[in-house]
Amino acid sequence: VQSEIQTADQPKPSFIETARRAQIIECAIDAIAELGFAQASLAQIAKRAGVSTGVILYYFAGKDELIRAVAAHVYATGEAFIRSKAEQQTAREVLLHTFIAGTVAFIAAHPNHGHALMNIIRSGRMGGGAPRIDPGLHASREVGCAEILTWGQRSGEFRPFSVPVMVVSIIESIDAIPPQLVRDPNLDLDAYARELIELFDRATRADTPA
Amino acid sequence: VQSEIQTADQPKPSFIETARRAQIIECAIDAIAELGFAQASLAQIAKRAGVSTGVILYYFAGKDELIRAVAAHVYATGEAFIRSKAEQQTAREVLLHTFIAGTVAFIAAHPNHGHALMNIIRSGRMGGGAPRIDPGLHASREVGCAEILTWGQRSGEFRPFSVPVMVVSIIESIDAIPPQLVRDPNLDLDAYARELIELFDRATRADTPA
Amino acid sequence: VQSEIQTADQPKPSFIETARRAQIIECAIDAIAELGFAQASLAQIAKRAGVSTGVILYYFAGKDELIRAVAAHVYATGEAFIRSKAEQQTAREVLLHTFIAGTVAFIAAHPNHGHALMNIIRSGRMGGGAPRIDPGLHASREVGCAEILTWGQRSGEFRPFSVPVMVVSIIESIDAIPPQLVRDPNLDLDAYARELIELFDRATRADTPA
Amino acid sequence: VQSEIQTADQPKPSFIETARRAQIIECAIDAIAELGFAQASLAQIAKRAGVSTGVILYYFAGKDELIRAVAAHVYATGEAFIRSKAEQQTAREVLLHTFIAGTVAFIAAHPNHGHALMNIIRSGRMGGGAPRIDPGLHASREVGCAEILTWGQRSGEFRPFSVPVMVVSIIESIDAIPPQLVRDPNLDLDAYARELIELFDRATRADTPA
DNA sequence: TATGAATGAGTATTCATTCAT
DNA sequence: CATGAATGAATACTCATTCAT
Repeated sequence: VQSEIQTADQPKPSFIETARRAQIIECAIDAIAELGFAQASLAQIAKRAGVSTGVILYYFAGKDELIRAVAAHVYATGEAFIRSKAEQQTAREVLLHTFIAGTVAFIAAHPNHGHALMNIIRSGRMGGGAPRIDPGLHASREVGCAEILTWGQRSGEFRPFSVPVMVVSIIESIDAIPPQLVRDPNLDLDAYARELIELFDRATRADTPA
Repeated sequence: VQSEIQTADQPKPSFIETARRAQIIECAIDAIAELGFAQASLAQIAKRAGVSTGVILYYFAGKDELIRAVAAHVYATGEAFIRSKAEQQTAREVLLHTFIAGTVAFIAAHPNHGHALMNIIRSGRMGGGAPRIDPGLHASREVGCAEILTWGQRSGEFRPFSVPVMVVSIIESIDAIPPQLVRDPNLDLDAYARELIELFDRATRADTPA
Repeated sequence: VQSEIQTADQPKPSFIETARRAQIIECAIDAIAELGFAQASLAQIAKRAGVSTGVILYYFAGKDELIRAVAAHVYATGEAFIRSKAEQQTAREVLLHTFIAGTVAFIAAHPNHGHALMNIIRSGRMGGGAPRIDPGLHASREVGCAEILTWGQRSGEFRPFSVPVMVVSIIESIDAIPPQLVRDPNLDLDAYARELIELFDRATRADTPA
Repeated sequence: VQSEIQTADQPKPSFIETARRAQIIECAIDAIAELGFAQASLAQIAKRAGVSTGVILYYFAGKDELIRAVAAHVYATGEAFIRSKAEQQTAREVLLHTFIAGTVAFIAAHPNHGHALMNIIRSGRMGGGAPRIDPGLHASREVGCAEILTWGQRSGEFRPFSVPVMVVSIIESIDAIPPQLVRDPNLDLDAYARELIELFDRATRADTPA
């Protein structure tokens, strides 16, 4: 189907191009996760990929585009991962459980992805003050979480609370995991997820009438 | 007390040295908060202080030490700020309220301090992989929070939960505020604090028997 | 005639080779005229030709040879253009008029050719200090102009003057047109040519005896 | 007098700063004259000055500013040189003679200055299309020449002609000298100046009535 | 023939740091 | 104490060129 909407301006990427871009993105993720965003220079990324820095700039218009591609890739794989787990759920409470458990499971499955993304997001804005990645990516995650909360409040399962504050607390509590995982690779993420689910279940649920 | 542990190698700092170090630290905080950690070069910090970069390196062994001093200063002033509010409290529940409200109040009173510290912490590790600031600083804050939670669990006011997980969630939920405050300076921090208190009150308190 | 001096090492160029070289040269002219010599990279030229940069280096030994070919092409077409106008003229004075008017007419007919050539010539020497184009090309143009002047001096139509100085002044005065044409595409080139003819007519003609 | 208008924002440049800037400008002139504008990298200029490239960027905000400073310096010294010769002249015809002779004399006195400036001017526009040097510099020279011609036309000494065309022809005829001087350092510039004066004297002067 | 992939030398620029004064 | 001068390593990026396919 994708080939049907090809245009002359954007020819179908070759196999090798797709593979190289994927390889470079993976190496960038590793470099950022291990060295931190500031130290992850093109030279470092190229070294991990076993190529010259020119290759990176051959496949990406610049470092900015590479970083955006990395973020988009992590968000896309993460969203697909979580969505595949969430599809069969309906109850609001269970939806929130699935959101938390799914995100933590994604971090467990791809620890560098989560850590790299956190490094990118938390490294601040670019020189001009522009965000380093498409704000829509992050927003879509927050919106997904916010919708769950709003639905729950409407249905009466959740108590009244400020949705934006709760969204930030949930996401930040989850996003704090990757750095901890670096310090202690044996961290029990299943237990961590259960703790967070219990925490935010109690924080959100409506008071049961006597 | 500090002078009591002076040695011949570390003579008592002169008044001017103390003043200069404080001035430079304040300017570094402003620079980091306004420009972001990556853009806060020594030249920028020096410009704000109205001195040459050499002065900074005269009073600090290097940029790393300056950053560590900045972090230590923010932690110290923050701890003093919060501790002064917490001293008269005794009830565990109220202690947690005070911890949250006090930290938020500190952010409100010194927005640049909080923002700069977050920028430093979230900018990742140094070249060699070493943490950019003394881990003990962050630890002492976590320990303070952990003690509150542990006491509450012992007294039965708090339900059983993983203290480390709860500590991280509380602290991260608070530390998410400074970046939001930059985006929206009119953010209602009192309301934000109340939301967090309610959130973590419900998340931590023991189930009341029927 | 060119095929008569073919050797085994330089087989007769195929039709496609001739066409490709011509196409690439035209695209190079456009790129140089529009972007300036410094910005006219092989990639830019290739993009305009709709081919890969490898094609250019398949037909030209390197960028230097391409540039030389561009200059040779512009000189050749320009000389043919002017010569076709000058053939029927005989009077020395009229010959000079034709040289000026013809060159300006060539610029008007092929503005990119003139502008590109000026960009090449005026971009200075190559890395080693060698001229970027065959000095003979420029020389042949100067010789053509010089012959006109010398003939006129011999016949007494022209006053005595330094032929090299006059040649340079005439040619530079004409070659100043393409950059002006870029700034103001509506420049009246007929009027410009008339001004130059009047200028150099007065500058060259012999004093009429009382 | 200059110190009287000093402000706090632009402190008086130190002796060493003035000297270094002058030295770097001279080395840049030499590099551009000898290597051509495109090959005159900061590294080349720094090598000639016997310093690291960092020094150049310590005294100039960037390469662009250095180039502008070079152009401004050449224009300023050239204008002062010519103006000092022209001050006592009054007759329009003699003024034009002085303009030509003075400019040629400046080229003779500082061959690299003229050649470097020509290289800069003729190297085209910058990446974005912006002119590489302040257009006002070049304009002021053209305006000076144009005023001479206009005055002469008003007084009747000069015939009617297009002043802009004549200005360009005069200036281009003079500016063609530096490249010739590189090829033949023994070029007789006095004779060259006399030829140009005679040329443009005849080209501009009014017809004498019978 | 022609392409796309890859390289390596070269570009300007930033910045922490050193040091003589 | 403090400055301004200078350095050198690192940064992202450009581009002509080579080569296997």
